Amino acid sequence: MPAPTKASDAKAKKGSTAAGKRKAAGKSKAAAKRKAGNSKAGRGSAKRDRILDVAEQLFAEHGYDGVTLRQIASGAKVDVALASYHFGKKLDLFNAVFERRSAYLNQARHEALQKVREEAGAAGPGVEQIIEAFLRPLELAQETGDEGWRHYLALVAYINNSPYWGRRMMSKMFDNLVNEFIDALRVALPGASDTDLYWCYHNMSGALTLTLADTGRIDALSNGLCSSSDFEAAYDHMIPFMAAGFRRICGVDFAA
Amino acid sequence: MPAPTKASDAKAKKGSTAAGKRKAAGKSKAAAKRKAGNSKAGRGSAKRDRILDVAEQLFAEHGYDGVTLRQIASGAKVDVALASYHFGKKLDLFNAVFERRSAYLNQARHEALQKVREEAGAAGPGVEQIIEAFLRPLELAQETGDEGWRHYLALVAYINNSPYWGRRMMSKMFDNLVNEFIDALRVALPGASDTDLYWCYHNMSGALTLTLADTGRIDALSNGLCSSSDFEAAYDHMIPFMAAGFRRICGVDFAA
DNA sequence: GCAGCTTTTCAACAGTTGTTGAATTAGAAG
DNA sequence: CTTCTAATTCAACAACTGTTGAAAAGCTGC
Repeated sequence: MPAPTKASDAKAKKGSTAAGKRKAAGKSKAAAKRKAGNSKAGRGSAKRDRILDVAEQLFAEHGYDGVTLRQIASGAKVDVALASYHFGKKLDLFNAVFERRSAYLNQARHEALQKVREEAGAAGPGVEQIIEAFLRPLELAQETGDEGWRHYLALVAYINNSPYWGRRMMSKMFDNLVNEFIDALRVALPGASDTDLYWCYHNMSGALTLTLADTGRIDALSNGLCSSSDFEAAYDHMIPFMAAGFRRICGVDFAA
Repeated sequence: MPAPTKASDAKAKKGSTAAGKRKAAGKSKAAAKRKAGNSKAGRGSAKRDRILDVAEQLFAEHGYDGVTLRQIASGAKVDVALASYHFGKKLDLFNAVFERRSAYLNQARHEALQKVREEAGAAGPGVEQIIEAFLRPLELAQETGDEGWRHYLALVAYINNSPYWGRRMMSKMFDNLVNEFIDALRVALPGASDTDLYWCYHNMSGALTLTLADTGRIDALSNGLCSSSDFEAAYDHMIPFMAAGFRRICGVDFAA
């Protein structure tokens, strides 16, 4: 795990805000909050979460610069200053949104890969199984019924496709997991060159990114035949599609 | 061809700006400029073009809201007011940047498709040939040596992946061309359902979008083994990859 | 060199932005 | 009830935003 972000460290003038205090005292507030329960003390934390929820949705739709703190506060029915109090700078809020769900998501995908690894014998899982483990956990938006997941994944798509944000935020957050999957694919596709493997992953990542962005373009293009928010249909088509692509590029078909 | 954008039609208060005049008088300025040559009168048009060039690059990297008119003017070594004079509102400048190269690009890709259609017999071109015609013209950035093309394509990627802009700008600009290619693919893949065809196109479009975005992510992920700005390598891998995916989803392999 | 344009700059505007210090509220602990 | 602390709001700031009207500069045709 990488160290927490150093953004705006040297500032923290007087440590009067919660964000400032957190840098110094770890998770003092959050811990106290969890202990306090939820009867009426919990509403404070509820406002904090509402800020994250609204920021998540707005950042995903309009990008970092397309959203103002006042829009977020307004959506969360909260004063503007509260966002600064809880998270510090706008950039820190952005990072907080991005990091909030990343650990859970990474673990879900990691476990999915572990599962197909265990189910497969010594030969290891096939290409389809690996790709399925890579994609299916992303349906947790539909499974959990939490709309926030849909917004979060759209935010990841925004970041991954952005030259500016992609470079700074994707690697430290997802490289470990991605390399796990590429390692598995290297085993499933013996003889494949790393160059070919990475280009194939690039293709899959791009298709996935556009899916997660949920732009509604395929809806318009297909006259409503397809729906960009139907992740299940998307993955149903993506898994065999990508598997065939990997096999075509990365060598001969062993073990159908 | 769709009608020109109606954005900010009803405004145009007094028509004192060039942008206002253009709405009324068509391309009065531009036409006069082309006639005037380039010795010294051409420098006026040169500033206009520089604004478009810088806007193109900055919009592609930071998005619409991530760029200010002053940044654009500064990059073009021009006063802020000049952008408004030439293009009107910021949104009109954004549209002008997006539309500047679209006709040329669409025709290049259309002709590439026509060419493989003529070269193929009555059976029509194969999947690989169609996809190649779809992708290769996008290398014109390298061919022409005009860096602007690279920025423009990154801008298209930004727009295509954006829930907000994608819906408004992609369809009217690219649907005609895309449907041409899908029609060709429908012939090359007899028996394929439209649903499958559109999902396959969605996959290809996503991979292409991430390629055009040129985020440098694959460079970091592969430790420099692959370069995201190497479009030729990207298409070399994409064409067979996508062709295999289309065939896997859209039915049996006829005519290898 | 002067009149008539187009192009370009200057200067300023009203509105919005992120941020912060002080004041207010609420809940817990004593 | 009092005290303490965390959560929340209020009010205000300086900086920046897109936009525009007026002035200046450039160029063309006379």
